[in-house]
Amino acid sequence: MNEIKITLPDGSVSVEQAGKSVKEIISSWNEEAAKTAVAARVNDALVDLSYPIEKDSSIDVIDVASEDGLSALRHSISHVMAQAVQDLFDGVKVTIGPSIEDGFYYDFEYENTFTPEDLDRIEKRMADIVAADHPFERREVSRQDAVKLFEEKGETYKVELINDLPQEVKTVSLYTQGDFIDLCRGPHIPSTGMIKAFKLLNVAGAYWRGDERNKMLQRIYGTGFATREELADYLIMIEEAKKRDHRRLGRELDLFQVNDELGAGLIIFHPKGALLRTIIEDWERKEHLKRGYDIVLGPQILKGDLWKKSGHFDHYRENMYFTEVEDQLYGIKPMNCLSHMLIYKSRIRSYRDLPLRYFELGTVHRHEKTGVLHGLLRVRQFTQDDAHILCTPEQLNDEIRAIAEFVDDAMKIFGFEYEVELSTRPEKSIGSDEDWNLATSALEHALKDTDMVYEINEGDGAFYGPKIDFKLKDVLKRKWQCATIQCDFTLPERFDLHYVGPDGERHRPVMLHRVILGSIERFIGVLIEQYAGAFPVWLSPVQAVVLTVTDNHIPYGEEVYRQLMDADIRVQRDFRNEKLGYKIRESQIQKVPYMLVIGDKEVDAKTVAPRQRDGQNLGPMGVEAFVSMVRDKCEKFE
RNA sequence: GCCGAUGUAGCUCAGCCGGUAGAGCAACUGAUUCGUAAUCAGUAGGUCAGGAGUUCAAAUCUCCUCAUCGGCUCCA
Repeated sequence: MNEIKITLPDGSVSVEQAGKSVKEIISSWNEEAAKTAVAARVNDALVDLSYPIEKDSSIDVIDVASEDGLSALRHSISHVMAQAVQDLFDGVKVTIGPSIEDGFYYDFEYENTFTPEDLDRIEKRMADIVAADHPFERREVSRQDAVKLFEEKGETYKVELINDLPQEVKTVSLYTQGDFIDLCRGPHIPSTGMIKAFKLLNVAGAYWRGDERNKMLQRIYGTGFATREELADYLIMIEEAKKRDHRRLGRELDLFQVNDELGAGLIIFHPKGALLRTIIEDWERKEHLKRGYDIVLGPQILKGDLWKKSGHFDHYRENMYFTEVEDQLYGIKPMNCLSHMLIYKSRIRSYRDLPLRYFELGTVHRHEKTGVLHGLLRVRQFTQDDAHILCTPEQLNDEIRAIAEFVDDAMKIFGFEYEVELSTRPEKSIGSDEDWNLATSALEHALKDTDMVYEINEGDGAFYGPKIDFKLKDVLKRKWQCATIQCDFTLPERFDLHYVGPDGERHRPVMLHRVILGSIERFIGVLIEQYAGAFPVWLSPVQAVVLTVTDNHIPYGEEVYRQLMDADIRVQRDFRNEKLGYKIRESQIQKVPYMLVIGDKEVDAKTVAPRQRDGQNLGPMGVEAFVSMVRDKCEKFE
């Protein structure tokens, strides 16, 4: 027998006999670590614990609590689920079943549909499989043998997967637990008995390989954790997240509605929602003027020919609404850029005029497929905080960096974390390769210059240019695109824009499309969830409520209310003949930051007694003191 | 758009195998005048999403449409 050197996780080196399994080696090194190990990393490759080591190697333990460990566990649970489904239902074909961020899924082809009751049955069968403690056994076979095996089983999707592997792949790995065999890269946990906590969550449709031209499969989502406690916590977290759902809070806080009668994907803002939106828009206007933007306004419908000129008619038509005015085709704008182009073109521009930054809170309409509509987050009419910057190629980098800083400032003020993606040329696009390369590298350089961490999103750019996307996460961890910066060489070309350079010659400006918050509707949706409806004082549509203890206190309550109104505090009054506790409860549920209780003490001392939304009492203070406290918070965006 | 589920009072939900609707909260009215998360009593409120069909009879069964929810695809 050969002896080999194994570098253990703590850096020590152990001499072992070749052919020992990872599990044996870990066990002899640290019994405790072996208990919660689900897989291992040998020379940076993920392997099963049963993996035999034949040569000098270094080993890392993948604990079930680690990210890789948890995903191996969840992936193993998905195999168990597939086994249970095949046991229970005839004619099911398995496809793929990976672990995902919060759990796992498995896609099946099955002539009938899975019901919630079926999920219960599947869970029970899974529990049996777990109890049987089947080991996950790996074996390598030639791809020909694998194809033969899955053909015999009628697993046509697996056959397709193997056939689509690159030519150089000669063997594939199979995992077996009990009588269930699956094509799988692994690694898996040692045996089904290690599964302690799992739950199936829901059934959904999903296209085979994510392509809408393919067959619709049935996807069962589930989750799993190392312990029952963690699973219970997760399920509680899901319930809590539902309470923050902006659609629910939008109704409870009386911010907005969507109405069947009026139309899908169209938002009606109620007084408080409209006020919140106005506060945000006022902030936007101020902030843009401060940063050298000009506020402009364009019309809602523009002639069809203009959309043809811009390329929207050819590349964006299916998302647009059209109307006819006296036999002329008009397009309802899905973007704001065209008016801005025409403003630029309204006179001759010198290089001294650039950059020009046109800002518009522009309301656009886009035809979205019915299935994608979602509260405020995905709608058919929305208002963008849109701007188009026209500049020289030399100014591009500075402009992009300034926008990135603008986004960062805004996100800090509103309290969001975000991720950055650079999206490159899509299949359906216009413009030359040269321009695309120029534009893409301009964006990339600016990102590098600002030290932003970003990912590349291949083929996800707009049809006219590449873009930088900033994505916010909502409470359910769904990512929503808000800010975006798009670099465009094409539209200035199509509209034949130019400026006179220092050389007296005509040159072509470059255009940046950009939004900071993106869609105001979507941003408000994410904002509601972020704060669970308890907006910071500066954003709260109602900042304070004046509450009287009895009717005797109404005259002074009225006086306080008046003073606060005059001081531009967003205040309401509740002078109803109800007990104080009742009125406090209502304002509390409405998440009003301050409740000003007016009783005998306040009337006598000419004070107010603010109670904060968190239950804390600030004690008596003069109205002026309260006003300056609120103003101070607003100035600091608190 | 696709797959599945759902649609009953303002909200949350009950209503079995078909016999023309019910609760709690909210609302309204009255009484109560009260100090930091729910005072008591009474009243009113529904073409059961819309349309068609089956039936003596439909919230309930069938079909179509619309909308919502969970996903997929797409996207600010």
